Parts: sequence; structure tokens; C-alpha cells
Amino acid sequence: MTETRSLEPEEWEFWDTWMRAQRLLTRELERGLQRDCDISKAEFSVLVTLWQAAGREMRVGELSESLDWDKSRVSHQLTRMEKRGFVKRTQYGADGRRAGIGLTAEGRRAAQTAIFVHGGNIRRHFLDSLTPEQASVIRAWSEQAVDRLNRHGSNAASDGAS
Amino acid sequence: MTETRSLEPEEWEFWDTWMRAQRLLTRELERGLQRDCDISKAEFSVLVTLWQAAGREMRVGELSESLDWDKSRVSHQLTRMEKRGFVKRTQYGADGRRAGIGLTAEGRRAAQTAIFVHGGNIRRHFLDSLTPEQASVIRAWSEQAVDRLNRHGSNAASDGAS
DNA sequence: CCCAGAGAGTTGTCACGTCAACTCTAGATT
DNA sequence: AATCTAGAGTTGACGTGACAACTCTCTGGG
Repeated sequence: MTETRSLEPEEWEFWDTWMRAQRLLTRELERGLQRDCDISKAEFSVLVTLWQAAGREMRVGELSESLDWDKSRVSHQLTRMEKRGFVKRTQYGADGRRAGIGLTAEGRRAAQTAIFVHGGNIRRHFLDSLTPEQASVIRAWSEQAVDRLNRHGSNAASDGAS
Repeated sequence: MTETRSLEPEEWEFWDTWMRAQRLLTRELERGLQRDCDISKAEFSVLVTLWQAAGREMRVGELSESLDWDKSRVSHQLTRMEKRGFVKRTQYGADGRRAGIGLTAEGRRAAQTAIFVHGGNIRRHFLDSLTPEQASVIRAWSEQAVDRLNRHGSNAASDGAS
């Protein structure tokens, strides 16, 4: 008969622990964001990205690119955040297409405090928990992984790095 | 005026890269699961847990404990999976409460192949990407983090360390 | 001019996940 | 025994995320 698994129990456990750590960390930070700033992780991401644009309006496509989110996801998220009064869409054409996205005053306020508070939480729950060695190893792996996985997802062909 | 952030740009970037790596990896694996086995990550988790119970029926509370999921989340997930024919609830009392959860034949089949295939994907996309040093550092950090964060979540009071 | 097709955004649908409210049972209290 | 209550499970509402279908505009070719 065929094998019923392709990883050793020890490997499964490693994987499981790693996933669990991620989930716990993410959950803790998300709860902090909700508790302290009354915004979600998704809202935070959008707020930060627009904040970094420093007043310049962004297009949906830019947000999508920068966040690495599906365009429809961005659109849905903007609809919700527009309802909450964090962002506004300003029209370009005579029609409804081609919208520029900007923060409202309330959005700017929320972004500012959230960046401060959430940054502190990240330090407490993540950065402070790392030894210098762990930090540098994890950083290196992350960069490696992003490179490798991006190659997979976006472009399969353009491997010009000869 | 108050500071507008509490992390250095370099620290933000570290955090961002780390999160991005996780997200890309998770996404890749989830897509693989969908493509190769036609099941979601959530379904996989439930199937595996029930599979490990080796035929014995589990209660919702046990699943909730073991997966570290909210009970309502388990319940919703079971409803969906019952519809797909992967699990069945068997009643204990005269009423509808106290259900035992078991895999159907189809559930067992799906679990078996998914464990094999997904295990392979984990190896390819994660384990194989790690140098021995990275593996041991990440493993250590994960265990550390799970311990620390579990203490936070469950019991807030038992802080014997003066 | 008209039409085909590429790009940008939106919308619908469905699965996932969280929180709060609800139901039913069973054990404890009186 | 009547009731109160803690625990187990379910349900509903809503935000989130992925995917496909759709609309509208613009542009190039006939």
C-alpha cells in the first residue's frame, strides 16, 4: 500500500508549532489593535499604506500592488472603510471608474495613533522576544522566502538572473 | 507633539518582510491543498485531528481544545463539512445536544491523501528551504513563542515571577 | 466609423473566523 | 421536587479573503 504520510512525526510537530506560534502572535496583535485602536488588521494595512503616501492619492491598482492583495479585496475593503469614514474615493472620469483613494481627517488620525500603538505591541510581542541571533536568522529566512515565493506566484518565466 | 511611531523604519521593514513571508507561504500551501486535494486549510485541520483520533469519536469541545479554535468556529466548520460529506455528528441525548463527531468513509479517504500530499508540499516549500541553523533557530523561537503567548491568553493572573 | 480586446474597478458569491446571544442538559442548591 | 446555574453546542450577524463575472473606458485595426 501507499505511504500515508510524507513527513516524519517530528517534522509535523515542527510545522504545527510554527503555525501555532504565528497564529497566536497574529491573534494577540490583532486583538491589541482592536482593543486599543478599534480597527482591524486589514484596516491597519490600508491606513498605513495610504499614510505613507503622505497625502498623495493612490489608485486601487497601486494599493493592490503595494499590499499584495487581490484588487477585489482592496475594493471591498475600501467600501467598508468608506462607510466607517476612514477613506474617500474621488472620481476622475465623468463616470464612476478611475477613483483616487485618500484618507479622511479621521483616517489620518486613526492611522497616526495606530502606527504608534501597534508598533509598540509589535515590539513587545515580537521584537523583544528575539535574541539578536534569532532576529538575524529569521530576517534572513524571511527575505529568502519572499524572494522565492514571489518568483513562483507572479512570473514563472522571467528568470533573467543568469 | 507625540511621536508618530514607536518602531524604526528598519524594524518596520523586518516586521513587514516576516509577515509577507508567512502570508506567501500560507497562501501557496493553501492553494496547493485546494488544487491537489480540493479541500481548504480549515478542512484539512479538522480532517487531520479526527484522523489522529483513529476512529474514536470526538466531542466539539475536544476539537476546539485540540485545534485551539473557538467552539463556534468548530461548529460552523462542522456544519460545512457535514454538508460536504466529510464528517458526521452522532447524537447522544434524546435531544440534539451532545454530539460525537466522526469521519465518514469519504472523510477518511480525503484525510489520508491530503496528509500525504500536503506533507510533501510542506517539505518542498518550507522544510527544504531551511538551512539546519535556520531550522533550529526557528523551531526554538516557535516553542518559546507558543509558551509565552499561551500563558497570556489562558490565564492572566498566574504571574509568579514577582 | 465600428468593433475587438486590454486595463481598471466593482460586484456577487461563497468559505472562513469572531463575537455575542441563544438553547438545552445536567448537576447543584434549597 | 422545583429551580438555578454552569457547561456544551448552535445560531446569527458581520468583517474578511478568494475567485469569477461583470462594466466601463480606452486604444488599435479593419
